[in-house]
Amino acid sequence: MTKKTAPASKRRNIPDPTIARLPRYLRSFPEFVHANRSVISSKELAAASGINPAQVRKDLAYFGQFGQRGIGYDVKTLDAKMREILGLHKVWRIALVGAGHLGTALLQYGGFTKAGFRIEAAFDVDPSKVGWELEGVRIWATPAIRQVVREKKIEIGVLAVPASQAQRVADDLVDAGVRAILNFAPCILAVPKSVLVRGVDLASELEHLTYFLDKSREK
Amino acid sequence: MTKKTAPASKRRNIPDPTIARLPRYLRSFPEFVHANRSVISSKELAAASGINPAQVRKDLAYFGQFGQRGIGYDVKTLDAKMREILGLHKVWRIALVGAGHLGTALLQYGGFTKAGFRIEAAFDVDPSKVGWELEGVRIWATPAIRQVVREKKIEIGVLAVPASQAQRVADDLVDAGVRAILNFAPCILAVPKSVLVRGVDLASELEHLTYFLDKSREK
DNA sequence: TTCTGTGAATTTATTCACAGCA
DNA sequence: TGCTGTGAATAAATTCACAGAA
Repeated sequence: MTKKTAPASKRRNIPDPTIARLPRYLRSFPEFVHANRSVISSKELAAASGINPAQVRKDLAYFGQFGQRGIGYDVKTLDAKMREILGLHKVWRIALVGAGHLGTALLQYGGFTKAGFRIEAAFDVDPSKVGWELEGVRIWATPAIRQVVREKKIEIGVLAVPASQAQRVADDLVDAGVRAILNFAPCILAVPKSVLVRGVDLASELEHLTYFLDKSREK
Repeated sequence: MTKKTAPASKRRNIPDPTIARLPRYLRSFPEFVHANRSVISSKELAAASGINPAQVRKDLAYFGQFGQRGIGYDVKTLDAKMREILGLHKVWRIALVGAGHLGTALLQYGGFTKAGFRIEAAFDVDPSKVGWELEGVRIWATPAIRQVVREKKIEIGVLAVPASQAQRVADDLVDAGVRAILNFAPCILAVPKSVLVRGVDLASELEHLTYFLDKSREK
């Protein structure tokens, strides 16, 4: 039953696109479970996630030999392995800064709790929100970031504030010991190299679409 | 003053990563304008957007010769060119499906109107929301999608609904003639090849971060 | 000189194609 | 036979390095 895991020497330098695809695989498993498919082929997994089958096999093989030749991959095993690889075997403590509509949407978003994330505290500048709870999460005043993040040993900060405030908040989060930031503000954050940042820019995504829409009109 | 634009023959097959970087460049221009810098070098633009200078030059050169050797790039010209390339010279008509917190956040998000997007209609299943306006946008019942999208000649659909409803809504949008969809639901949509889809999955972004956080702990 | 634009070199990612195992 | 795992081939993206214009 126990499957080989790739040795540490081999596990290095996994391509970033591979990492980015793992969540996609993860998201397609429930569909197979629901259809009572306990074993699936790379072809099926590929079809379900819109990726080339060879790519799927290569991606998975970076982390070990999870499949059985001639048979396929055990969905449950694969699901567990993917979660482990993505670091989802532990619960990550998150601070949400900005309890506006976007922040509230993130608090409500079931995907987080399910996937092993716990929003430990929320912060907002609006005094009328401070002290209240939203989805069971206490809202603090923004200046409390340093203290609360430190006390609760929060590891990841999620920024749902206007761009004008983003850098200042990021500085506080970094100062309080956060190791990664997910930034929804449309700006580039300056942080120490040891802190990871991923930006999600909603307008950029639309602009990417309009590039192709406009281009296809030309033809 | 008029600069050469790359001939159509040369403009083909622009790498996708290049397209994805254009919005980043676009976002850094106001900073230069604010600092009264009318001309900038690829090095400065690179620093401001966290990209290699050679990459910046190559990206820009795909679309024509916008710079002046020995001098740099005129910020205003570059801004106008980037917008044109991304198709932002026209106003794109958008339908927002799902007027919950995420939907409301998108309606409030100033970046859209500023960048040349207009949300023409919003849709929600909640009868208590239907008929009202949110940020000046009328909310319709979900079954009205086909009619309203067609009438208003809406080109892009933004999905801010639960994953369980996403495919059904996408079908309606496609049926009503939408040419692109921005999907915030954590699922993969099946649409005709002629329709563009971009997915923004909030949990995936966090999972990407935790992969690296967990990995760095190992060392 | 400075800084762009761009071929060439390099690095990285994807896809092919098949050996090897169930 | 069917399907994985993987080296080899291919394709794509990035970076180098320098010719050429201001």
